[in-house]
Amino acid sequence: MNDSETTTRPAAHFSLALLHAAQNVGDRLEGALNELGLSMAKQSALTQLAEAGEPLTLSELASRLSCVRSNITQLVDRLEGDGLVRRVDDPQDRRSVRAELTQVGMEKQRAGARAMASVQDELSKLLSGTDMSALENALEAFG
Amino acid sequence: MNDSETTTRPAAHFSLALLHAAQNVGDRLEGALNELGLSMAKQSALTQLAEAGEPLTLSELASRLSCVRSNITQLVDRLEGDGLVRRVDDPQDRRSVRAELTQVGMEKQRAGARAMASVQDELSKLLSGTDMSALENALEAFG
DNA sequence: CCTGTATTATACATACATGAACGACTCGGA
DNA sequence: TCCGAGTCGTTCATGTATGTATAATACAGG
Repeated sequence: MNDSETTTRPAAHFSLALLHAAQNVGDRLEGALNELGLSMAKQSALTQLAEAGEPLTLSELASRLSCVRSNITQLVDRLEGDGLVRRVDDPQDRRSVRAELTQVGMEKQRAGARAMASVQDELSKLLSGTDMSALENALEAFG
Repeated sequence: MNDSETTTRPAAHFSLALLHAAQNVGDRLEGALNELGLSMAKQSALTQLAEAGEPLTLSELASRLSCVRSNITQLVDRLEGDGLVRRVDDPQDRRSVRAELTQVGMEKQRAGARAMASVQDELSKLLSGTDMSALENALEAFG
């Protein structure tokens, strides 16, 4: 008589709790980045380019960000519109287009990284040391 | 887009690990629901309606799903297109529109809940009992 | 040299999320 | 009774994500 079997599974779900926690954390990171005119998507792309140290093809960027190429086409459009990145032709393979950080892009990336680190510090205060290491261990199981 | 390493030296950051894990978990849930023609967004809405046991105004649904009203307008459009939900006028307040589950919608919701429970069982095998309880405890800190 | 196959970026349709603006409606006072 | 403030759902613009299709290019083998 009880549909709570199928509608609600109250206690068992670490997976929904995980999604919920991720949403809160994501919102806070997003909020901090928004003040810089950035988003998680933009910051992630800028960071990949900064870490690579050289222009990356859009396919390579898609691969590093674990998303489809058509997404990167649009994201780079927006980053280019913001003046943070520019498209450069690849002389080795004329099918390819590489995304290159501009000076402004490099500076934004660093500002974004600082903003994220600051949010992270703030969040870590919510956890005791033991909870934090338990969390890190448990999350490893999901690759 | 998801992703993993974002900042300059990310290795120790539980928040990015959490986002990454959440993405993996979300993808698996999404994948299971897709086979039923559902998505997380749709299933969440159906479940709120099922749990309520009566038609809800779109504002109430937005509140329960923690999202803005305009999002619900679109989501209910899609659910209505799928025949899972119908809009009914609220006689008490003519500004309001209520979303009501159809028979098919009720059945879909139950099928979706079963699919999600199955994924969850599968995921829980990746964690030891102690890791799982540690994870649940840690996640509580994020509300 | 051609030709088939793979890969590149892009365009397009779609799904899901936000926020701003808007018309319709409710309701507490003046 | 009217009026202003607030709430309702919708529309629109935009950002982020997917998948499909397509044109240009690369490249291996015949």
